[in-house]
Amino acid sequence: MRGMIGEVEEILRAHDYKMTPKREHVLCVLLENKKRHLSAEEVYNLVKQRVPDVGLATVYRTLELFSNFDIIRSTDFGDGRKRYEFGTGSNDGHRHHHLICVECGKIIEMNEDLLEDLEERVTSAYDFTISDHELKIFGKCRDCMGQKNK
Amino acid sequence: MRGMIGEVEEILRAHDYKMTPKREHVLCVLLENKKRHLSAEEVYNLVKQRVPDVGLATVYRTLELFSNFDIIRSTDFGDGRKRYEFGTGSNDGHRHHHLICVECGKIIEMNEDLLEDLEERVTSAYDFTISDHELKIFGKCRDCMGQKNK
DNA sequence: GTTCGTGCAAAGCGTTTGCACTCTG
DNA sequence: CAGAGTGCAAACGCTTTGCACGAAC
Repeated sequence: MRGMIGEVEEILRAHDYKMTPKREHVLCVLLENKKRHLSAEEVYNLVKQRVPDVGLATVYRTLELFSNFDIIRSTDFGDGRKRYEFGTGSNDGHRHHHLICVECGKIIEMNEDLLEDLEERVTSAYDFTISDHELKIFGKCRDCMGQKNK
Repeated sequence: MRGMIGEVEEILRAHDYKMTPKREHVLCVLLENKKRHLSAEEVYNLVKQRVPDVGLATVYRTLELFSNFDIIRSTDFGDGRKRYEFGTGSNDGHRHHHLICVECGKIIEMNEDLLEDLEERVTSAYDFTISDHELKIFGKCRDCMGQKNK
């Protein structure tokens, strides 16, 4: 994980940005919460626990910065706010989908390359050069289905 | 298309809502622009051309109303505002996906049931009961690719 | 000593809501 | 005249921005 920070530092430096302590904290919070899909405010609160004098604007600016370099990716799961997570690398980062439970809001991650043949079809049928795709599946998770049946 | 209005009127009436003239105009605008994906404000402007005394709030309320009954569906294509289009019926309305050109913003519609076997896999692998899904594919359309190559 | 990063507060923007008016039945 | 529908303007929630201060090279 130290390595990850160095890696990001490289990317930033390559674009004339610095890895400041606050940016590092934002990164750490994201790294330590890989499983969750934090909103900007949630990131802010977690960073604030370690660095009380951080500002919300800085968090937004940092998230924006990381987004621009595909270090993280933002998605709106339907609650009107952006949520951030690591892009799992800029090459294969786009094959990454979510199951969203409409009952409890849980988000289950799903890595699935089944869309590859769909991609091929689309490319030829529509003359469309795909750079990324995003699949959200809505429904009910096991737990919430269980409750329904009791 | 007259039939469509009657149909919607039925749905509304069944839930104790009325098909007022303004709601009808909103519906008409949506019907006449099926191919486009209008934002609330765009709908508002188009309705205003016919009924100058309409309010933006009414448009929002109407769109919300139609959404609730799955008459229309809203999607965010990444520009931070909701865009509305007809759900093609409440049964099969969810098999409806989009190609979004990141260059010119064009949205190409794509009806594709290739995700069905993916659905089956997900259902069994994750114990997840799917009610809907949404697939957005980002890339460059033919026109924009052409420009790039010239 | 520039330049970049930052905190704070204000502004922005799409959307929602409170309230009073209006229209319909 | 009761109740739903509506216009207007204010409020809202998330995000962005302007500005002045502060840190780093």
